[in-house]
Amino acid sequence: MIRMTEPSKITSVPDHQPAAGGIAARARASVGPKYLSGLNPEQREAVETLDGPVLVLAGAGTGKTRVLTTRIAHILSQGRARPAEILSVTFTNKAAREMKHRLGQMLGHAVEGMPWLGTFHSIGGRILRFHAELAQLKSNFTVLDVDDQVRLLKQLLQAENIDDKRWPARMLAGLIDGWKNRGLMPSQVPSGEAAMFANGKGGKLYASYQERLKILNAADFGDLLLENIRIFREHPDILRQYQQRFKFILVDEYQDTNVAQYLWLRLLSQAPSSAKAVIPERVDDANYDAQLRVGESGDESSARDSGSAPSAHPGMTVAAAAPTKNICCVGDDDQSIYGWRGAEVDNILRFEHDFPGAKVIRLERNYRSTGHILAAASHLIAHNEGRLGKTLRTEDVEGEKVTVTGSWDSEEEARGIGEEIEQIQRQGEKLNEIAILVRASYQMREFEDRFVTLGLPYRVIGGPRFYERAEIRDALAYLRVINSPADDLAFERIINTPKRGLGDATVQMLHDHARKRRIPLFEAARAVVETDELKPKARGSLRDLVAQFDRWRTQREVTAHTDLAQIVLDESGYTEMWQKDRSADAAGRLENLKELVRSMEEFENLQGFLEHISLVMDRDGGAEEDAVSLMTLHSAKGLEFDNVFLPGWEEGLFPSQRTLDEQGRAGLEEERRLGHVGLTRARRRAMIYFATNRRIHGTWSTTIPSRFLDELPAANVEITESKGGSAWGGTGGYGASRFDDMEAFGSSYTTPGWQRAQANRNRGGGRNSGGRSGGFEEEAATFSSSSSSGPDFGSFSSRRRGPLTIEGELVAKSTGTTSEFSLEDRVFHQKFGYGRVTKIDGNKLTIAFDKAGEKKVVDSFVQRA
DNA sequence: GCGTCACATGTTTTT
DNA sequence: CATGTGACGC
Repeated sequence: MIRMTEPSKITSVPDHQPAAGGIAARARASVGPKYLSGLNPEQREAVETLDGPVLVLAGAGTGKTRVLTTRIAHILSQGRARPAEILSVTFTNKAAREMKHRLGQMLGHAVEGMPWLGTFHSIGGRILRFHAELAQLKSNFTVLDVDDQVRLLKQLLQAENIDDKRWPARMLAGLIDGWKNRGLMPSQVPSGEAAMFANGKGGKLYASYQERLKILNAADFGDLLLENIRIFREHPDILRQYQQRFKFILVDEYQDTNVAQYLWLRLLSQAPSSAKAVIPERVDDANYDAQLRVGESGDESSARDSGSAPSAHPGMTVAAAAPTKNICCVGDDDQSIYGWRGAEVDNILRFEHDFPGAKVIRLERNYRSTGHILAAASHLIAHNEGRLGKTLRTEDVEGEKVTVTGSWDSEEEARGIGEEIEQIQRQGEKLNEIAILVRASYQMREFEDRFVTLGLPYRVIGGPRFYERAEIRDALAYLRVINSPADDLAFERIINTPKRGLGDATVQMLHDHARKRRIPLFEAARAVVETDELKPKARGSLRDLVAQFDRWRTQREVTAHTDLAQIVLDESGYTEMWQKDRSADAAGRLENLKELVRSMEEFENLQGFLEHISLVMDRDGGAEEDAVSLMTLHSAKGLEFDNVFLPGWEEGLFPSQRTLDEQGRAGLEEERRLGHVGLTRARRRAMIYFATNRRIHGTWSTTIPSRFLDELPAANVEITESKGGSAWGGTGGYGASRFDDMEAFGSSYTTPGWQRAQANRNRGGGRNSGGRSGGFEEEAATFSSSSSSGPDFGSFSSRRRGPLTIEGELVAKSTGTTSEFSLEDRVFHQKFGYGRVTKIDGNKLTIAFDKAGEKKVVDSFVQRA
């Protein structure tokens, strides 16, 4: 039982905050439980408005998480619901953890019982495990990762005799993912779309993929929600059970929800009493316009909401008497940056329409940034059309203006930022309070190189998630095969890792066998080694493997799961494989494997570990060494720093040409939101950079300043000279175009001007048509992606990792002493691998790396090899 | 089955 | 430029 015993105490609200809602509100605001003190009136209203739908539009830095957690505390302390009756969803594990943590602090003890606080996927997965049989699964189903998905799809493509060169499995995976994001089961995919892939086979492939998943007792990420929706629709009694259970629903980052998540929420948020449950049945095409046909089967009675829908949603119908429960969504339409991943900004724009009678509360009081920064961010975002509209305010000082610095090329940009950082550091500030936010991860390289040379500690945030790493997936695959011998995908993954002489031919053979006898791959292997169908070498090696797994399974009964994992990794030769590997990141991989084994301790047994790991595993914070943070704008969402560097504000890069080409105006707006997110990360200083020349794929091209620069308010921005030395005239004069005078940069190009942005408002308008000089035309060509021939699946083409950005937790303590290294020493560097010392200058070494070439490095970055 | 070479292919990435 | 993928030859 959670009860706030703290006697209400009078707490004064900071007096600059006008009490919204008059005297009554003020009276309420000044008394109340302790946890309410310190909230501003809007926050307080968001916390205390418990009944009915509430949308909290929480701008950047306005205390969103605080509102969410306080609201939960309030619900509990008011006795309105028990912990298990509150459904609280976030997008990331990190956010969920953060909420749990803050809630614990607020309530003064750990929150043992908030079983329904988690990510959409973990909660969806949990529900699905309860009712697995209704989705033709067993409750111990495995959750597939992307690799597994692709491998499976490849097999299906092969079976269908489809050229997987022309129609890559990854593309299909992307399509299916997209459909699932939109809540579409195979039968609901608009025929046009289904036909686009592989000459009409797309829909069929999706269907057979789903079938295969059931046979494999597996679900992909999308299924975790989609199958929930299906179950809820087909079994109203079950839905009702959950509706009854969840007295309150809270949603974080609502602007990032996709259609499936939206449907899931809608279903759960209806009051259980409503006899005629409103069941959204299907969402079809119309990319941005989710259509909900409601009513019981066949009942077309669509009580069209007569209200004025914010955005036209043809066919969007909501049953008149669809009482909605206490759902509170928190989000910020101006921070919606995952549209390309299926997020529907419309969900938040449409909230009042979807949840009639909704109360909308705006949090516009920013507690993070200074005046100039906030003004710059606000003006920038004001250029967007599709927004609900908020104006961030601050009580803080004006602070320093946002700076815009031009440099000759990206190298100079990195140099300039490096110097600036050292300057900041000399002023006694922590490197932890400095971040560099880039649009694309390839931009990081230049900074890494520079920082390594300077001996400036940095860390890369983001990058491959822990459980996405090959070594982790391999290790998990071993454990999966032990846990469920029928996990063909896992078995296939590790059958020849490390190399055992079991290649494609063997695997193909096993597949044939398995299919013929309708047995799992592993069992097929067991059977095949008894025959002489394989060559002796392969046969022996496969026999050993089967025997090993049998042994491990026996050991499992008597061994702690962590020990078992260690044994498996050692005996399989997997650890050894990496030990023998001389590449730069092998050591890190071994470290990750250790970390994996360690993390297993938190789970009761192997089964439990495997069920949760794919949903819960993510990078843990790591050491809190004082270091500069380097990350993409996307991964910066939710973070804040005193000093924020924003390099690369150039047309083509930011806004990204590709987004513009593919998403048109919507894409441009999303890019702008990205800029807004970037600026609002800064507490005290925001520094924007652009370079005139940038190396794109090995080749240099000239670039022009981003149109977003022209959209910044002159009054809050200061143009500075690059530390690198370049300067150009007209610094102070803001004209129609402040970046006109680019001659000093050697560019013949004259400024874009944001009129061009307007001129290109239409779809596909990314193409900059207004090139006024030859120079520009050229780069436009360079930037525009070599658009794939064939149908435009571009937005689904995800894959590939960023450039190698090993998380570089680099410790540099430049000692004044002479180096402990001598010429010709063989050394190892975390990032560059092995190399040989060719020159020594104090503690600065020049090293010829085997792979990375010659680099200057501070000696503390390397160790003797 | 495995290693090597030539080639194409380059955003963003919560689960 | 640099990394990952596919085709070939051993």
